[in-house]
Amino acid sequence: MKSDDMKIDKRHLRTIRTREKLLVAAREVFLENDFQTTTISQIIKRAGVGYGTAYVHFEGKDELLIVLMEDVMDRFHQVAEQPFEPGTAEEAKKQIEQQATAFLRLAEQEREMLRIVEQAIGVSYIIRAKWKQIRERFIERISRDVRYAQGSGLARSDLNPTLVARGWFFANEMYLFEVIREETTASIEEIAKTLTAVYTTGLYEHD
Amino acid sequence: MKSDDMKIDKRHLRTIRTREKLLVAAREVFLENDFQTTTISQIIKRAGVGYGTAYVHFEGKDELLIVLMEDVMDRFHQVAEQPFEPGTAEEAKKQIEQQATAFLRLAEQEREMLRIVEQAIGVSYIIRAKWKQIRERFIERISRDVRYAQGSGLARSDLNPTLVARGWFFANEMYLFEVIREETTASIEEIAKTLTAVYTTGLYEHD
DNA sequence: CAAACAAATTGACATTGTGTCAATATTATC
DNA sequence: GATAATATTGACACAATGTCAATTTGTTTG
Repeated sequence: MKSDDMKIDKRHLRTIRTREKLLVAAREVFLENDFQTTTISQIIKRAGVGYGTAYVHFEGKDELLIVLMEDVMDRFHQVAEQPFEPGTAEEAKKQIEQQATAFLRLAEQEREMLRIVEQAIGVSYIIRAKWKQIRERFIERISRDVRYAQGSGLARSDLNPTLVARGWFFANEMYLFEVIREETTASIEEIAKTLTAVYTTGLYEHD
Repeated sequence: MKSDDMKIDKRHLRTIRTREKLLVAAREVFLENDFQTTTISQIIKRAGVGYGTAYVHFEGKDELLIVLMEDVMDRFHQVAEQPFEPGTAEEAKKQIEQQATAFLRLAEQEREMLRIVEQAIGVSYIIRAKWKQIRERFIERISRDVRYAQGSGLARSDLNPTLVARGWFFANEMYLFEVIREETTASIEEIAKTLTAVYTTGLYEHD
């Protein structure tokens, strides 16, 4: 029994090690360069394995990155699933701003990996699809929140919740990429505050 | 004099013709396929010219598309430059909704070309930069409008106009791409109406 | 108008990267 | 220790790019 497992493990171990070596190398090479300019040759060289080996373990560059993305994805999903049950409009506003901040902060923390992901989104169909998953999960979640706020009389009911949710998420997403590219001058707090203010109470004065 | 010009023209004419043949062919091939899968070989074959010729006239696929983009770009710039001088918040709202509608309608009209452009944005640095130009022009324009509305007391003054403008444009831009991909279920009118409503007066009730 | 010149066109070539697969090396089983 | 199963490998075929010396086409000049 024990020796049986050991033997199976020994063989699997090599596989796992090789896979791991490839992932470590891939992360390094991706981060040192771009997604586009990174080649399989660079990765296998760094990993110290043969060329064909990469294709035994992964379908190509794309899949390598997808596996590397997984941790980051999980963290995004966590942010998406934060509870939202405000009693008043003020509370809602506060919670929304907090979530926007958390979203942008995550971008800041995972900047390096997300820089690569953004590049890959442009090039790789499969990674674009993966990102879309995250997006749709957020949007679905936000739609629920909008419906909740409408149901409890906090939010106006004349607007399609899904359309509202998409618009709100899109603004946040684009700022996310600006944060990743370090293109933004304002602080995350100010961005979140501004977006939330417009989203919840609008830009124009009302009496 | 006349014959002089004629002779110069005759030589130039060949160049112009070749260039034109390449552009026509490129448009066709791009539209029949994707940006990524389109190759120079396909284009020159369609244009009926030699391989090297393409590189004499254009630096590569990217530049070919940039030239093809120009018309569409111009139309976007036109939309961006529509006047905005509302007297009341109601008027402002109306004008903003109109511009959002015009923006999305343009996407619908130029869908085919913009589909290629979107793909190219992901792959090509230079085309990404070109798109960024359009974006910044819009954002700058919107920032001015926000400042105007703030100055005339129509809009709240406690928010950074540029941050607001970016957020607003981002939401519109993402919907633009959804329209291009024909991924949206709602009509352009409803999208514009919803985005504008949230942007101008906010999602939450106020007394 | 024909020789010399200038400009535009061409396709073969070197280069770079991908993905596949038959051969080889390693590990497990009998 | 022989055999079978599995993992690894790098050489190869293929696809696309961008370059450049040679060729073709058009212009000028004596």
